[in-house]
Amino acid sequence: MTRVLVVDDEPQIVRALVINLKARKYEVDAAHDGATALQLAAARHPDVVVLDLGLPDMDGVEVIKGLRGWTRVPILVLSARHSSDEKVEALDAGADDYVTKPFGMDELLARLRAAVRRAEPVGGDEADVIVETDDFTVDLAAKKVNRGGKDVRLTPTEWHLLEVLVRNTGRLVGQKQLLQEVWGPSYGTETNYLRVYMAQLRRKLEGDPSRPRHFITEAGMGYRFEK
Amino acid sequence: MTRVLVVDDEPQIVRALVINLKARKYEVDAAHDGATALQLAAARHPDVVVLDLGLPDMDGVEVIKGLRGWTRVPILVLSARHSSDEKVEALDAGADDYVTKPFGMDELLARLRAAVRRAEPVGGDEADVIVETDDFTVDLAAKKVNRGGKDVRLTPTEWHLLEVLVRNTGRLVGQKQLLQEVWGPSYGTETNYLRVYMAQLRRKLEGDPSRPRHFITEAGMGYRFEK
DNA sequence: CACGGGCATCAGGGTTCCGTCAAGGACGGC
DNA sequence: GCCGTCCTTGACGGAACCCTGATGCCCGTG
Repeated sequence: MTRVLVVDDEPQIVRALVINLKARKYEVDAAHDGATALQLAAARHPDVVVLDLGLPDMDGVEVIKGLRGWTRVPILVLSARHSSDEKVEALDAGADDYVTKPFGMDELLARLRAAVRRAEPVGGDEADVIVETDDFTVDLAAKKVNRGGKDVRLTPTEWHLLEVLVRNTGRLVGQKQLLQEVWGPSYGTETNYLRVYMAQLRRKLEGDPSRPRHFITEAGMGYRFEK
Repeated sequence: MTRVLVVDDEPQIVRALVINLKARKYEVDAAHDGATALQLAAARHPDVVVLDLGLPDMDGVEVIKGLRGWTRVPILVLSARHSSDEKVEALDAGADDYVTKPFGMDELLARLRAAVRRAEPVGGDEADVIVETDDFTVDLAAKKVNRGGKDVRLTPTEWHLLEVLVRNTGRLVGQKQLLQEVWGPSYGTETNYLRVYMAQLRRKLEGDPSRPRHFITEAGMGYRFEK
């Protein structure tokens, strides 16, 4: 299911968007200011962001830059300003599209679909989404892990961490990068989180958790996932 | 250089676009009908297409579908029609953006930059830089060293030192430079560090550590890495 | 031939980093 | 409002890592 983050300080607009999006089977989060938006984006990793530029706490362009610091999620800007400069500034800051209020719901939804569509991974390669090891199988598309014929139950954070590691199979992922991708851009030094959750993953997935074969520690640098 | 394909049947619009784009160092091709557009797209592989929907020979949406059959090149639609249905149809056919005439050149160029930007390959660090020698292989992206089919474990300092040397393959790297890049700018005279860690690297990577072939000492000056 | 500078090697000790456990708190479902 | 799940945080023992000093070798110089 596609996850949308709606950011607007006008309740009636948020309501209209939420209703329309939910009716079309989108999963919707909403924020009414920039700080909440950045926080929610980090926590929920939406597939697309609909962002009103006129927010009470900060400039909308700052929100765009804050997002672009760590993610390429499509950003669809909503604004009452028609001025060309505003549009150029927002687009160059990293927005993907710019719609002026008042807008037609049909058009907005079509632009949303376009933004989501082109963010989809390139090939229709189903094969690449499944990663197998001797001990377990990870299905990135279905968000499932299977071990010995049974599905393994992972918490959201555990899954997220696993996902980042698996998407970088064989490559070393630095602890700072892991923290930022899983916990959000404001993290980077809380390495104890990594220790705790890496232990959980090993306990659930490794054949012998005390002698990990797949989740490998590189002391002082980060972790590495090996098939 | 970014290559743009402009498709429009109105000469003055094409001219305005071509002038503005060339002034900004884009490489520009132009077509005045759909058939030519499809042909040029196939022959020239543009990085982005600016497409007017009102063409003399075929429906603009057909051009979009024709392109989408084989390429994900960003398509920026230009149209005099303001109707919502038109926009939705074009976007759902595979267009990336929809601008209504008359349009501001600044805005169009900003949308063009946005379309090109998000089509860029993910992460500039994907370039798997691999350096091979007779004895071992270094993968700078994955931070991995392989020797005789087995991965070699390096400590952070060892890896850092190796990285600096490998990035300067064949060149002499001064001791001061090595110390500053690996240990920080306040170091420069602690050459004993270098001796210790160079010995570690040789022991782990050289075929005959006592007679190094790849990590070569230049007495009094520094070290050099040779393939 | 004696000497000294620069380098290689080795092993010890202090420090940082990691794995593990357990407790407390936030959140949502029933 | 209770209960279970999940996330956060702190503490501690042990392992990995980094620095340091000592020793011996090579080589050019006096």
